[in-house]
Amino acid sequence: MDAQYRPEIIEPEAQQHWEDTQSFRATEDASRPKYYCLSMFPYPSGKLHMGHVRNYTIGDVLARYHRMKGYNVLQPMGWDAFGLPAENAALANDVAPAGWTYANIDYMRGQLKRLGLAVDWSRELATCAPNYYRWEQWLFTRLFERGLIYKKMATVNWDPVDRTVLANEQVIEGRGWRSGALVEKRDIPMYFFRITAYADELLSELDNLPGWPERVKTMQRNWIGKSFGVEIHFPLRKFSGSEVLKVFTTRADTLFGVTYVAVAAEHPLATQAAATRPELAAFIGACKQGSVAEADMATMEKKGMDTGLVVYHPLTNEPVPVFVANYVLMGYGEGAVMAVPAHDERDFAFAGKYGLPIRPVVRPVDAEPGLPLTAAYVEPGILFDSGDFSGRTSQDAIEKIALVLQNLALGKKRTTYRLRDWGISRQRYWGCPIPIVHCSRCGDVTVPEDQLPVVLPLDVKIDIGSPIKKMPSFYETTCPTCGGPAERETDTMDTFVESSWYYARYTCPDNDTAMLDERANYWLPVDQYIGGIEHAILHLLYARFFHKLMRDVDLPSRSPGSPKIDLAPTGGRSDQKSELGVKLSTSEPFTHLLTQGMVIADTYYRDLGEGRKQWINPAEVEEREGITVLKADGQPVIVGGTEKMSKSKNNGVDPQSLIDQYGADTARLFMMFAAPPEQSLEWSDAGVEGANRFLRRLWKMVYEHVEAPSPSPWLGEKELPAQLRDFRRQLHQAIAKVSDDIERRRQFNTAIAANMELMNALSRLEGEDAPTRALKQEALEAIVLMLSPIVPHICGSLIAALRPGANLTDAAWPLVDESALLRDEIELMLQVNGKLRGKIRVAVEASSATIEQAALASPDVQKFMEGRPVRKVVVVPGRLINVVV
RNA sequence: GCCCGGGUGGUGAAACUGGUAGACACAAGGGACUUAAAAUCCCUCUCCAGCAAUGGAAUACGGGUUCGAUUCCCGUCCCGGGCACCA
Repeated sequence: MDAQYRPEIIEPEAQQHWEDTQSFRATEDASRPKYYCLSMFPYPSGKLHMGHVRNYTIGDVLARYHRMKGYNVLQPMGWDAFGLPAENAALANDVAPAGWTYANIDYMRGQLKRLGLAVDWSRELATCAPNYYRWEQWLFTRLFERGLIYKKMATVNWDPVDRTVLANEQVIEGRGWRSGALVEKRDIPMYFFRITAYADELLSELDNLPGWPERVKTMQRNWIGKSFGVEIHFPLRKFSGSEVLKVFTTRADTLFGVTYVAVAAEHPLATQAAATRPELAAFIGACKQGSVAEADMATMEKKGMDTGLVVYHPLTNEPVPVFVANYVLMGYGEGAVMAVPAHDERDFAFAGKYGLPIRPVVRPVDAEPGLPLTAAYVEPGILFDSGDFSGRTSQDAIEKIALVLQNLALGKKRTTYRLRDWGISRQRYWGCPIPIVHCSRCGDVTVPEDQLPVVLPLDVKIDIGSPIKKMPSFYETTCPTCGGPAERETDTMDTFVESSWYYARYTCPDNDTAMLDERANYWLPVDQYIGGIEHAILHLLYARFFHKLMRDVDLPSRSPGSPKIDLAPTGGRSDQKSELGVKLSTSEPFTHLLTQGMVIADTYYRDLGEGRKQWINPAEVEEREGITVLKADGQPVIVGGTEKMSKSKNNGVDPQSLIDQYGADTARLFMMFAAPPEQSLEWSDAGVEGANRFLRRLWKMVYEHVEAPSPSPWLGEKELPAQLRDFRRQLHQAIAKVSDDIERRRQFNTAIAANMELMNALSRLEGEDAPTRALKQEALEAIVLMLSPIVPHICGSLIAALRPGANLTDAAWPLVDESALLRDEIELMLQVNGKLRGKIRVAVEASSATIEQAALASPDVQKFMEGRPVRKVVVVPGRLINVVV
């Protein structure tokens, strides 16, 4: 054994060994429990950043731990390879998106391998490859035919100068990021996944996911936003229900407090009124300025204008003015809301601004309404000034009002969802082409299966706008139905579509005749999914939706003449079924979810004017005399917030130099030790030295142990002396703790700390006699095995030194010896009035009464009782005694 | 603005189910070894008072529940994530 810890030698050797022996190749095996461990695949942005190191180390620790526990482990890796940054890079550097993407994949694959992940690389996939997105297009055609995809108009950000659609991210302070032009809203046709058809199931099945963090389930519940309310119709003419304005409200009890209704700028009533009133038309035009992002809509100044139109209250027939308001969204609900300033904060503010009446109709259950209202009273309560409904509770009134409205045919109870259908059309190039042909005679026709995939042309010149929209060789085609001239759809799909089913494709990435085969139902669901908390809603909801689609929609491939593939491990069964593909047999994709906290770093930028910023990497700045400056020119930079490491803010820290200098094990150890996985982590490389020092110490300890002359082996014939018994108890307590930390608590920092403590105790153990050596051997083996999921390279070398001939890849996790945990005395804390005053040692089996007596007799307690009588004694078994005086 | 988290020494953090606040590290200071340096090893290290024994205070801030609160409840401030076209 080498006396020195040399990661630069042992790490490449270990990685080469894993590759040569295909150590992490996963095959279906019915005889062992399976464990599918998946980390969210990376976008190939160019280089790994610290968030990746954190994510993939967590996944690798769990995968390796379960392998040691005897599971058949699958841990795959791939690339979320379509997306906007490739187009941005193409514009900036004049390279084709495909070339840029594949070059990044090659570089980052090397970096991932250098991290030493126990990944089955034979299953690697990239979503931009036709053999992947082909099946996405294929599923699209099936869903389209079944009505689960449909087309409708939707609002996008439009840059009037660049004449292009902008992502929300590309709109900065209301202006296009490149042109600086004021952004407008524009309606265009788009394809939508009917995710709302699954809203109820997506909501209710959250209750069947005990392995998900509560906060993620809460976020998804709120996002789906199921609410029970009443649809209310306001007649456009007095005493006539033939033409109505529909609104939806969860607060029908406040109906008598309505003092106006507000409609969206695009609402037909607004359009109608604007025809004769130029100032209103101008206002509606102004409403169309700005981005479509909800955060922008919600924070902008609430503005409105009277249309001059009135509708009539469905119960009182009083006229109610109709306003156009910029905060009402056409795409949500009916595009109109009833406004009750007395009982809604937003309406209260709006009414104050435009001098609209405020009419309170609900008071607190146990108080008079504090009139006049100084703020909206938004809680439920008791109705007043509400006709026949006065005196009823809010809950009761909602029911009765709904019933009366229903009898008048002016309303009905309705359940609504905040969740909207998922618009997936993108007016971009670098994405999966939507497999639709537009025919002037047949309408929208899906591309037949034998013509799939619709391949995205790669040899393109990128400037502003999608090149395939200007490429007749791509879009000119014939109609699959009538054979006449037709045009291909040139929009591509949202990249969230690819990431919604990749986890399933990993189970059978080599199948070129079907989207999925039996192997999917062997491996799925994913047992452990690991990824950033930023994906808590969108990605995870879409993936859950897709899993249900793949469960419900028939997936067989009927390509004539497609070659049969043999899935049976024994090679015996190659009937027709194996060629057909399978439906998924489960309803949820991810059994356990670990949401990693973000790795965040400071951001720095320089203002380029018109809202444009040049983001500067933290590595390029330094502090000089208290001012943050760019190293290159010494001029100051602006310090932005601390945000998640991202390409767009250029605040990612490249782990490569860390790995080059200290090795992958140090990087992995340091990352796991810095904070628990779910907590966000502000990046700082202070402490890397300490992690490296620990590994050197571990190496040295094993080296000194195995190189020491060995006395005759101890066979455990005598009882250990007390000191060794104490140490052995500590050892087995540590094994129990580390197992629990990794398996249940998912807290690796404390698992590492427990091993550090154990090593500190071990280094204090003197002597080279047979029992001491045997115990040292036992402890070192346990420590090396317990650390091996975190630092696999060094532990591979160390276990081979400790157990000649042993190999880490088939080593088992150490077992707790329960008999070593027994002890006969414990220490209890003594409190007087809740303050710590001393401690006593008592026998393990001592009764509460004995303990109480011992505590009261203790001088530490006596001193602080100051002669006062005992009011109460609280004995917490195994912990403490609190004397209350 | 709305939804979801978080806030503990100089720093990263620990305290798992309401029961010893600061484990384990980093940094810093002191010492040993060395011709010297690096490496390594040992010691100190929340704040205040005190020579010390010890006492008091302290888990963002203000309140509450409890014998006992970092932990539960209410309010405030600050930081992070998401808000449907970044991924």
